[in-house]
Formats: sequence, C-alpha cells, structure tokens
Amino acid sequence: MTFKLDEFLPYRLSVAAAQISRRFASIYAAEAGLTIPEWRVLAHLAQSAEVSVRDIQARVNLDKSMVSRAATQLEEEGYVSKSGHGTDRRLIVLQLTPKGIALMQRLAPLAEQFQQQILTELGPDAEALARALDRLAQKNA
Amino acid sequence: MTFKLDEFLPYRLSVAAAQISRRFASIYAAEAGLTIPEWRVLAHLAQSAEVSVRDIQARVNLDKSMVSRAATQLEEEGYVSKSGHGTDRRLIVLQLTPKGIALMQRLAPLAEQFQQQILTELGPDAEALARALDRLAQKNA
DNA sequence: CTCATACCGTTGCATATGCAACGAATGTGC
DNA sequence: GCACATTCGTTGCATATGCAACGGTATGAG
Repeated sequence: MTFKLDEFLPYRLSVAAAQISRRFASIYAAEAGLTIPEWRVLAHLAQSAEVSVRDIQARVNLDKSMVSRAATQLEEEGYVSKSGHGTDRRLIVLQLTPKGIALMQRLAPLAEQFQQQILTELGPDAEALARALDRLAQKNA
Repeated sequence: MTFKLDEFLPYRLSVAAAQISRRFASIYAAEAGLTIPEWRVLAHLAQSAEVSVRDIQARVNLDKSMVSRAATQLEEEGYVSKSGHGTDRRLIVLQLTPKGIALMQRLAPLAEQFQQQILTELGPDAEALARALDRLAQKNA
C-alpha cells in the first residue's frame, strides 16, 4: 500500500483552507456575529456595489439558497438593502446600507491584518501560492 | 471602500479547496460510494496500519463524531474492522480488511492520476504550493 | 484503596448545507 | 401573439455537520 494521504494535494489543500477559514471566521464572528456566507456576501458587495443574488452565487462558489438566506439575514440586521431591478423584475439588486459600509470599514483592516499574518507565515512562497490559486480558479471556471 | 474579496487569500484558498475537493469527491463517490469523511478515514488507514479514532481525528481535522460515524459505516460495508486495544480498553483499533485494502488499491491510482492532473494545471508553481501548505499546516498544529 | 479527574468513542440534538421544486418573470420559436 | 422553455430568487426538505453530554475506562493523589 503505497498511497500517502499526507502527501496528497487535494487533501492538504482542504485541511489548510478549513483551518484558515476557521481562524478568520472566529474574528468576524466575534466582531460582528457574522457567519461565513454572510461575511462573503457582505465582502463581495463591498467590492461590487450593486449586484444580484446570481452574480454573487457565480463568483463565490456558494449555493444560491445560501446567498439568498445570507442576504435576508443581512437585510434584517440593516447591513444590506434589497431593491427591484429596473428592467428585469426577476432580479434583485443588493447593496450595502450606510451601516453595512461602516461595518466593512471596521472589518477590512482586520481582514488585511489577518492576511498579512498569513503572508508572513508563508514567507517567500506566498507569491507562488497566489499564482497557483489563480490557475486553479481559472481551470474550475 | 478599498477591500477586494477577490484578492483575499483565505477566501481564494477556501474556494479553490472546495472546488478541488468536489471534483475529486465525485470520483470516489462514483467508484465506491464513499463520502468525504469515509474517504479520509480509509485513506488514512491505508498509510497508518492500526490506529484509533483519536489518532485519525488529530491528523485529519475532522470531528471525532464524524470519524466515529465514518468508521462505523466503513465497518458495515466490510472495508474496516474494529477491535479492542490490548491494554487500554477505551481505545478502538481500526484497520483495513482485505476488502478495504483491495478498494484502496483500486482508488490509489485514481487519486494519483487526479493529483497529477492538478499538478499539470499548476505548472511550475506546484512545488511552491506544496511548501506553502506545509508551512500552514505547521502553523496551525 | 478510594475518590476525583481526565480521556475515549458513541450518540442526541440543534444547526448548516445542498438539492430540488416552486411561483414569478423573461426570452424564444413559430 | 402564443405556447414553451429558461432564468431568478425563495422555500421545503433531507442530509451533513459540529457541539455537548454520556457511559465506560484509565490515571493520579492522598
């Protein structure tokens, strides 16, 4: 039996990602009581202004039901507003409220700081990791 | 608002890992009807001979309840045997049955082939990615 | 020896997740 | 203009997941 799980790339990638997600999740959970899907939707809106549920779903690798529920939750908490699209009434336009913008301004530095810490841990291989993730994202598009 | 989710490392790592896991999961699901925890337990036993639930839990970043359920399922399917530990009767010794070994001999080449495909997609950055994952694993130990 | 404490694996339970179906709306072929 | 297929977001539901508590066992202090 020659197979070594410890040397299997998909496995190691999965473990590393889960651990890092968990570490960071504890940060924004403590700071704002957000779940992972909520954080992603919020952060995506911060970079994309006005988007539909479908736009987020496509980019974030999150089921649309999850995006929908996260958006509803964020709306109830006052961070996000939902409005109808002008010409296509199937679409919903999501955007941050002032309160949502304020929250992101509080969270962005924490995210930046966390990322910086990871980059430091990675050292010289950080750049190659970034390129590798780009390649994987493209191949799975 | 300057935060860019697309450039946020934890997020990109998580998306990439989820996509790859999903791709590979479809392979062993089709081949043997295994779930992700089952695959991990099986693969871990393939490299570690006799281990307890706790050993697996510690290495695989999987809740012990999940390991326990996966082990029970694998036992029912005849891939794994459970036996009592000689001196410490709290422990359970898990090991592959001949049927389990045969299954791993069938799956290992598929895993190898899949990994090879990923490495090809990654190109020259594959090595750096491996080193980066090593560093992350150490930091989170 | 005895009691308190810690550990192991299992199980119950509340929550999270993903798939499928649905109503509403739009687009398409004829 | 009209059926028919497709898309959007929501919701129902079955399953997966993670935490906490439990019974059983071992360990350590006194």
